[in-house]
Amino acid sequence: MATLLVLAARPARATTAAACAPQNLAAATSKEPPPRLRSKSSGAHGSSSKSLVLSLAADGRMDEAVEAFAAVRGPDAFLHNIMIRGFADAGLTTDALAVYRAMLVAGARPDRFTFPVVVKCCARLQSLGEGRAAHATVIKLGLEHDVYTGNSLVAFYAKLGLVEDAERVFDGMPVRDIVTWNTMVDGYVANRLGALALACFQEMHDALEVQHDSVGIIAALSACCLEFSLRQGREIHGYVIRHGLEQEVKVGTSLLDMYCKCGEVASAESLFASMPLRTVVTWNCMIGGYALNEQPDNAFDCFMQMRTEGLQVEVVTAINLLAACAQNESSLYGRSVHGYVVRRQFLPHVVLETALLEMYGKVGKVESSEKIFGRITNKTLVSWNNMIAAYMYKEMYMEAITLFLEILNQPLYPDYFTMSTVVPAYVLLGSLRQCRQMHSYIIRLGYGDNTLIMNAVLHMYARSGDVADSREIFDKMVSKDVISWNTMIMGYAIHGQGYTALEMFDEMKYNGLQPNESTFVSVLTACSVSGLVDEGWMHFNLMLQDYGMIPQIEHYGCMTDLLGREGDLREVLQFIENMPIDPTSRIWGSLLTASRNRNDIDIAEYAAEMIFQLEHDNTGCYVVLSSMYADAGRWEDVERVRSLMNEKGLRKTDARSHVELHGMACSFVNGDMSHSQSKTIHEVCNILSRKIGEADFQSNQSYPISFASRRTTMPNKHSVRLAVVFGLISSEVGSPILVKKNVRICNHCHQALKLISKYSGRRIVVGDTKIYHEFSDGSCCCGDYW
DNA sequence: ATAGGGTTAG
Repeated sequence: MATLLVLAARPARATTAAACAPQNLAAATSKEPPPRLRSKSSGAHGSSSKSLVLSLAADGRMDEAVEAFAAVRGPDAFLHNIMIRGFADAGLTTDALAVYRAMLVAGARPDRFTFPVVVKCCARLQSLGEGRAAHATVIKLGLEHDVYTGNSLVAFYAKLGLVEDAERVFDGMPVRDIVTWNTMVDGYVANRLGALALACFQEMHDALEVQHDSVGIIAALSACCLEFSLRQGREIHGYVIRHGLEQEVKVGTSLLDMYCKCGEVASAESLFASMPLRTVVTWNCMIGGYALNEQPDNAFDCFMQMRTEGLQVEVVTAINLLAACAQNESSLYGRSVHGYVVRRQFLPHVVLETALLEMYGKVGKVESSEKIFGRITNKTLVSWNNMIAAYMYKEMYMEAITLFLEILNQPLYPDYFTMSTVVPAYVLLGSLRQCRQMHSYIIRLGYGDNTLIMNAVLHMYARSGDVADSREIFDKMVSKDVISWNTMIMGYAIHGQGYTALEMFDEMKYNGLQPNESTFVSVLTACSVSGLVDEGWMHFNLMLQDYGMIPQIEHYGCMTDLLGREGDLREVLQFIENMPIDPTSRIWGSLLTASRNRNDIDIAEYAAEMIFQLEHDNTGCYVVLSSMYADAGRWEDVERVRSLMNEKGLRKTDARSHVELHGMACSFVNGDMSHSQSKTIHEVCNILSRKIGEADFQSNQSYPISFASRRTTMPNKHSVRLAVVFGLISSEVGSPILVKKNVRICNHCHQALKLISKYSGRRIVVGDTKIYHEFSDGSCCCGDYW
C-alpha cells in the first residue's frame, strides 16, 4: 500500500512528467523484492507480463500490478485502462487518475474504455476541473458520441450539481440507451428536481422501446419521495407488479421507503410483510419510516424484531432509531442507544454523532449535545445546524447566534436550514441592531437574491419593530413568492396598519399571485388588529367563494379576535359554538382576551374552564384570570388562582423590556434598579407620571391594596416605562423609541404611553408577543384593543 | 481481455 499512499499524497506532482511516468510508478514501490529483479523475470515475454498485470489488477493486488506494469515496455492504452480500472475498483481514485495522467504523458492514446472510468473518478473526487479537462479530451479524440463515455459525463455533471451541463451532454448524444436515461433521471433526483425526474422517466418510456429496469424504477421512486407524490408512487408500484420486478429486494425496499416518505405507513407495512426477502436496508427503511411518521414505539418494536431475526444492526439502523428516540419525552431510550453504539464501536462517525446530538437536543439535554458536538472532529454543516437547533429548542438564543457566527469562520457555507434555524433567534432577541448585523451576513454570504432566506429577513425586521425596513427589502427583492407577500401583509398587520395590509393584498393579486391559506391568516389578522369588521367578514367569505378554500382553525381564530373586539361577547360565544371545527385553546384564549377587555368575569371564567379542559398548564390563562379578579377586588379568588398555579408548579413570566440606542442594548425588569442611571430613570418616571396626570401610586386609595398587597411593582415602574424613559433621556429629540417586551403590556402602561407620546412629542413603538403598539400624539395604532 | 446508471442516515 506504500505506493498508493505516496501517489495519493502527491496529486500535484503527478502532473509533471517525471512524477507520473510509468517507471516512476514502479520506482515509488520501494518494497521487497526489488522491482528490477521482478522486472527481469517477468519482462522477458511482453505478453505474459501483460496478462500478469491484468490478473493482478483484476484481483485488486495493485502494489504488485504496479510492479508488473512497470516491466512492460511502452504500455498501450489497453494496459493503462487495466491499471486505471484496477485502482478505481480498489477505491484508489487518486491513483487511478494518476495513471490516466501518466498515460497522456506516455503518449498512449486514451480510448472509449478509458473515459467512463476516468470521468467516474473525477465525479467521485468532485473534481470539476479534471472532469471538464477529460471532457475536452473526449471531444478532441472524437469520442463524444460513445454512449458509455456520454453516460459517465451526464452522471459527472449531475453529481457536481451542474444539471444544465448534464442536460447539454444528454441532448448532444446521438444514441441514448437505458443507462443514459436512468442517469439523467437520477441526476435530476440528486439535484432534488423531482418533477423533472418524473417527466424524464415518463419520456424515457416513450423514447426507448424497452421496459424500465430496476435502476430506473428506484430513481423514479426517489423522485416520488421528493415530490411527496403518492399517486405516482402507486403507479410505479403497479408497473413493478405488471413487469415482475417486485421480487427484487432493492425495488421492494425502495417502494417501501417511498410509502414511508409519503406518509403511507400502512402500505409500507403490508409491503414489508409480503416481501419474500428483506435486507438490513429494508429493516432500516421500516424503522426510519416509523420514526418519520411519528410512531416511535413501532420503530422500537421493529428494531427488536430485527434483532430477533438475527440481523446485524448497523450504523444506519442506529441513526434511524435515534430519530425515534428524539420523539420520546424521556432521554432514556436515546441514552441506551448511545450506549449501544459505543459498545458496538460505531463511533466516531459524523452522521451518527450528529444524530446523537440532535436526539439529545430534542429531549432537551443540551449539555449532552454540546459534549458530543465538541468531540466531532470533522463537523459537517448538518452538525452545526443541529447544534444551533438544540440551543434554539432551549431558548438559548445568544448561544445559537454565537455558534452561527462561528460557522462563518469555517470552510462551510451556511444553507437555508442554518438560516431558518438561527433567524428566529434574532427575532426573539428583538434586537434591531443584531437583525441588521444578520442581514449584512446574509448579503455577504450571497443570499441576497435567495427568496427563501430573504423572506426570513423580511419576517425578522417585521418582528423586530421596523416594518419600514421590511418594506424596503420587500421592494428590492428580485423574486417575490407568496410567502414574501404573506410576510409583508402580516408585517403591516402586526404593526396595526390594517389598510396598508389590505392594499398589499390587492396589489399581490394584481401582480398575478395566487393567495394561499396563510395569506388569509395575514389578511384577517390585519382586519382584526385594525378593527375592520366588515372587511374581515368579506375576506373570510371570499376564501371559499373565490378561492375554494375551507377556512381552517387559524382563520376562525382571527375571526374570533375580530368579533371579540367589536361585537358582544354572547355573539362571539355563539360564533365559537357554531364553528364546524372543534375550538382549540387558542380560540378560547381569544374569548378570554375579549372578556378581559370588557371586564366580563363570567365569560372569562367560562373561557378559562374550556382552556383548562384542553391545557391544564396554560400560564397565560391563570395570569389573566388573576388580574381580572384583582381588578374586581376579589382577593380570595386571586389567592385561589395563585395557589393553583403554585400547585402546578407554574410561574408567571418575569416581565422584561428591551430598548436599543445607538447600537447599545439595555434590558429592564419591573422596578429595575440595576442600571447605572436607574436613579434618574425612576425620577423621570415619577415626573412623567405627574405630568400626564396619572394616579399617584404611592398614596392614591384605589391602588395601594391591589398593588402593595400583591407585592407587585407599581405600574409607573413597570419594565416598559423604565425602558421608554431611558430611551427618551438618551436619544435625540424627535427620534422614535423602540422597545421590545416579552409579555403583554398592561392597561395602565398602555394608557400612560399614549399620553407620554403626546407630552414628549415622540413616537414610541412597543412590541409585545403578539403585536406592535405605535404610540404617537396621544393614541395607539392598536385602537386600544390588544 | 477493458466500460456507464443503482436501495437506507443527520
